[in-house]
Amino acid sequence: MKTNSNITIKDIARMCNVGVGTVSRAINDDPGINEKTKEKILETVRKYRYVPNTSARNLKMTESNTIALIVCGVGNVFFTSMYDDFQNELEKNGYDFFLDSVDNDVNIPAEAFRLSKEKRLKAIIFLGGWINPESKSLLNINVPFVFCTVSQTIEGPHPPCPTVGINDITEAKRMVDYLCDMGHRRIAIIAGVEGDMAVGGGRLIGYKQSLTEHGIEVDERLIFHMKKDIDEFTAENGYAVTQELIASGLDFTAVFCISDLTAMGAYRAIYDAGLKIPDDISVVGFDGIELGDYMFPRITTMVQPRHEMALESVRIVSGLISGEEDISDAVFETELLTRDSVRKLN
Amino acid sequence: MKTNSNITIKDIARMCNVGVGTVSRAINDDPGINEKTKEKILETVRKYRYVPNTSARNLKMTESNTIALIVCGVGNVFFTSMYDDFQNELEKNGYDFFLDSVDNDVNIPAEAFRLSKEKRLKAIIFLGGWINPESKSLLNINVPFVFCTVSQTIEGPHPPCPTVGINDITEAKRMVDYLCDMGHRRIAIIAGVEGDMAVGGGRLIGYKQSLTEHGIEVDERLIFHMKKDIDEFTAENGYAVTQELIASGLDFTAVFCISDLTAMGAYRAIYDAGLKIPDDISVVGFDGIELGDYMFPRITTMVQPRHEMALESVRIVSGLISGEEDISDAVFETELLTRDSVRKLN
DNA sequence: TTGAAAGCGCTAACAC
DNA sequence: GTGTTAGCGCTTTCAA
Repeated sequence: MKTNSNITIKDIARMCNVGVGTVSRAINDDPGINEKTKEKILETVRKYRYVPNTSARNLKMTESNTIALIVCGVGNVFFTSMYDDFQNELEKNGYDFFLDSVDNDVNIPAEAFRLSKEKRLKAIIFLGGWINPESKSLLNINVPFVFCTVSQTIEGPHPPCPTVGINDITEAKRMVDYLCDMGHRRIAIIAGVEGDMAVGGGRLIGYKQSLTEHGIEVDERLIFHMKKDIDEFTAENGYAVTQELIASGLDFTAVFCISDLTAMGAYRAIYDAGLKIPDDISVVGFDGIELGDYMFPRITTMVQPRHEMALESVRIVSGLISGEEDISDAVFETELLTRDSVRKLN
Repeated sequence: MKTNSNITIKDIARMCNVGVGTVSRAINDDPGINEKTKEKILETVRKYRYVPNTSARNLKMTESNTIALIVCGVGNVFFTSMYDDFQNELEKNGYDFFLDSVDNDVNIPAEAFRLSKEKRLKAIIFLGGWINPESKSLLNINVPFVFCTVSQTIEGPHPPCPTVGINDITEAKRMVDYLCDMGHRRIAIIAGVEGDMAVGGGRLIGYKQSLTEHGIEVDERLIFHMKKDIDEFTAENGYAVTQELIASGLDFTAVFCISDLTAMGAYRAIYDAGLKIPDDISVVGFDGIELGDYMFPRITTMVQPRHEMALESVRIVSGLISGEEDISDAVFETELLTRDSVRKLN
């Protein structure tokens, strides 16, 4: 039997012979209320399955205790493992958690602004996507926020908020340093899409820097970009590009894939060509996702401290909320995880 | 320069010397409004970065055009690839799309009810999680809804809505049939957690049915359950359980993993034990995620037609919205994808 | 401890 | 075409 679904606080009040204010107090655990009255009201609430209207509540309330995680690319495996971290840490700090997924093509700052008003947010954590640090909408958001692993334009302007992430240039350089140390000199790279000035661009720079420092001339022909018509950073893209790399007939002994998923695609392409990893070609990835441990051979990679990055993001917004000034960016280091996909030359 | 972020429709009206109604018409593309006035208003709106308050709007509006996708387990790789399908198809049909992530432990029907009121939803599509089909809250939701790939209790009561999915029993049986056809008789299974009456339970039943039909006695010792202290259906869980399977010293030639991710974990355990796939042990997965194609050897699996399932879900809610009656469940068949992880015996 | 009433920002019905 | 106004359902003073 279908009960009427449009019960309001008024209905409950009428049924209990009390005022709406009393009902409000009851459902919100307000201290100044008679236990008896409260119990009676809550019983009616349960009986009629009354659920307060969030819009009305948000509209009226001057503030909430909610911190939103606005993520661009919800499906990204790199992010998914962080959701729990954010949620747990936020709730441990007494905040409510709200996950909001934005599309790549929407105006992220505008959406953030809208959401901050709608939900009376206490703060915002941005995860993923590219946000123009000079966006005027960003200035409009009047709650504290932080960028977590949000790629920024290389050496571009700083956003009006703290950031949490890694130095893509430095860390990519360390990865390539390792390859060089292992004796490789003909190192190809599967970089981001052409013109990428964010994550992909930074890692490409690091790649070049490392080679140069090791006295290896950068061979532009060994630089391959992901295809624009396939989702970036996917195994599928890595597969397609690596096939081209192999078909090029160029001489190389190692491939630096700028993400682990890309490396997984590279694995398949190399295997399909009848070659062996790491015997014929060494492959490294980046990010340190769990799945890399289940590949054959295990992918050598740079592990981003995702857990710590999530925690630090929460710490920063908490500080921001309590008025702390001078909060600086948190730049994390990645950890070189040498597994089995690199062969030592000579 | 920070503009005041609390501009309301009133402020815009005052600045433009018009009534709030006119502003409302302008920002909502109402037909009956002078183009000049509209332009002037929209300019002011842009200038002051005014964004309508969604709560107020939702509170007032009698209906929206939004269909929500309520997903339990946002990070589940099986679901992530469906988001785009839902979004595209929904928008193609003129609906607005809203993705809502719910935690495993929340009361999904109650959250759905709340959301339906808050956003004045047109309909709801549930994806993932376990929903008690007899939940009273479900009856409370007064907008059409559909269960997509939501596991239900085996042979339990039917939910008060159409469902879209596969028959776990039948399809799992087909998978095991294939193993039997390939000459395997000692087949182990990595099933869901103990007592799973949903997806895992159904697939386990299919496994037993197949064996029985092939005149193979079910050896309970070969039935392994995923560990409760590790996330279900993950590679990590598959790894741990398969290690136990191998350590058991039992004789078996094939393993049926009830998900591809589980199979990836099994791969690693088998490899670690110095065994080869499929030479020593054959492994099959289930679901048909892309990543299975990047493993060595490629995982033989049953592919769920996720794309079609998403489309059908949208078709069903559309029908429900336009008052169609007699909409029956959509039961899809999976496709056996024979890749390279099974060896033919004899 | 409680009820009455104001009003959050917006849309829609009604008047002009 | 446009302004005015009545609520949408709720929280929160302010009195009682």
